[in-house]
Amino acid sequence: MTEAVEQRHFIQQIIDADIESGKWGTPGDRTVVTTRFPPEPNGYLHIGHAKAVHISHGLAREFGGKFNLRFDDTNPAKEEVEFVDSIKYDLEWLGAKWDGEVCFASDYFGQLYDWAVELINKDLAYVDESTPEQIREMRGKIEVPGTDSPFRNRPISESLDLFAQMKDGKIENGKMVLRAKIDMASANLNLRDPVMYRVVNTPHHRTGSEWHIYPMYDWAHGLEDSIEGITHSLCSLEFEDHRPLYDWFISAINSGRADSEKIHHPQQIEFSRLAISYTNMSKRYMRQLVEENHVMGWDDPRMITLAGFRRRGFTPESIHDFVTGVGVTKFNAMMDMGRLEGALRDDLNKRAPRRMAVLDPIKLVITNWADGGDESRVEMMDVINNPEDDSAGNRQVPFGKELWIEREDFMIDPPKKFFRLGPDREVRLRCGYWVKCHDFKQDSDGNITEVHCTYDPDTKGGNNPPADSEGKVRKVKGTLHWVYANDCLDAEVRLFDRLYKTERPGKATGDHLDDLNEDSLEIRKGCKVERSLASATPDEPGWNDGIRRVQFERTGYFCIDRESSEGNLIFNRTATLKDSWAKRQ
RNA sequence: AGGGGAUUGGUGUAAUGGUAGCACGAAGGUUUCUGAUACCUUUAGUAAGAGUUCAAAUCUCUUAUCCCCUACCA
Repeated sequence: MTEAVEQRHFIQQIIDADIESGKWGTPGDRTVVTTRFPPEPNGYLHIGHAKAVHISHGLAREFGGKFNLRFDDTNPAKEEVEFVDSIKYDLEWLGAKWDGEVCFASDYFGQLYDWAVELINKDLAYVDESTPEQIREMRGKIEVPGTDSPFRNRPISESLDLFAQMKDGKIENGKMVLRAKIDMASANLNLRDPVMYRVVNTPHHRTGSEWHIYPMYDWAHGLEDSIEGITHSLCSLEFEDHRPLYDWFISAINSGRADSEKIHHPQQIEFSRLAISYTNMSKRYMRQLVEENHVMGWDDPRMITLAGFRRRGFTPESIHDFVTGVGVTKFNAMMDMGRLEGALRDDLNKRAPRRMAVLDPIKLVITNWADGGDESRVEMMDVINNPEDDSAGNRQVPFGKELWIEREDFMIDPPKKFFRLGPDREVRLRCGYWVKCHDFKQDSDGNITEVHCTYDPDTKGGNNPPADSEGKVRKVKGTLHWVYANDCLDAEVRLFDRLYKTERPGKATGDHLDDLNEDSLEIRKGCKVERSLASATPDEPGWNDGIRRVQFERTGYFCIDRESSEGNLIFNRTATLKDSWAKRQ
């Protein structure tokens, strides 16, 4: 017997070592671990953010530490309160509740300004009056060193004065910036005197017109982490080159200070972003899809925003399971979209109540219905709500002479291995009766309009008929779903395919629109669904987010769209069921 | 004068000098009132080359391939 050893990913191993050594406090104290999720409020969260949230939030919970939500609102030109609200909502939906109050980078603007002044006084920062073009020019190229700005060695007092003028709104946008004095010849471009502050004379969504200068990401981020006492500042791989700067700024503030005056120095750790085949996480791409009306909006069920997944019917649990499965590494992995659907099916298979709905209806007429009694009679069938969950119980569903069945469940000349209905074939109607086809009708185009069957009264409830005199029991291979035609509801059903046709949208031509799948949305009207779908019934689970999810037997998982109403039912197909018959075709 | 990362079955991920394991997928089968679910079986891997070592996915070197970096965005 080998003992199961818990597998720790590389960040957990770093933290384990920190706890043991007492790097952040007393050795063994796990509660010091503090992480954060720092979105900029300039758009909606997507599935890639869910991975980042899951890692940082999960670590804080695992160690019994703290998890902050901090809005990195350092650029008023791009940010809006609308996004603050949607991000908070998405985070709670995911189940990642932050500790304490929501934090904002803008709350630290005063502290950041003071520290910037301190750096100027230490001759570690200067005001540069070069134009953006000149600054770019002097930064050099990847393989050639940059050159010093003519303002680099101006007197400290001059920088101090100019920086105060920038702050006071006396300077136009683009006229001057505050830069850190590091090394214009560094092989790391980030260290070639990075800009710390720029002038932005645009009102901020929280601080209004109080500020006219705004800190750049590199200057602000580590300091925000420091102020909040973040121990492990987790971010994605493209910030590896920024880590030296992250550390430089904090060290610059701490230089010359007594130990007791030094500010907290968090550790930045990078991990790989989530990539999923047939999608693109680019915010720019998503914005274009919305603005050019390629989709219905940020919450279009085909979008990979969390709002989109939610409207599509995905559960937060399934997203959690998916991002858990992707792991935490520094390898740029490409996840298969099928993994997400798999996680969804695993979750919904256990929880979603079953219902019957016919997406492409044709009529089935039971011609011998009168033989069992009154031809117009309606029999109530006892139908199981969820075979995976006994506590879900049963429901009564009407059954009568005329039913709707799925068009693809009938073939005039079926191939071998087709288990469904055809001339002289017998099938089970789920939880109904067995029926045998003896005739059908077609319109002038050859389309099937009606299927005529006889039923076997001995098979009520879908049960096998009694054995014959020789003890043999008749069997059927196929079981069809159905809806009673005289007592059902019409519904609109929206079927979704992937938004892009290629595994890496935009990769081939540079324009993701070239890879757009024009047939990603199929709207079906006139679908027939059982009446119990009109409004929530007692057997339905109480979904935390209030979205009703069901499985339509044999066709997939569906949820009720937010545009749906009792008089105009709209269902979104979240995912199909696995279909080994379709795959065989 | 370029710098920083990465590479283990089809995919994702473990093994931290000592048995290459797990999950998903795929293929086949069993069960089944959902061609679903569940269950069983099979499948296939250390990028290449050299070195160190009793022993290398793991350490060293070389090569290849992929990703990131030249906003007053984050």
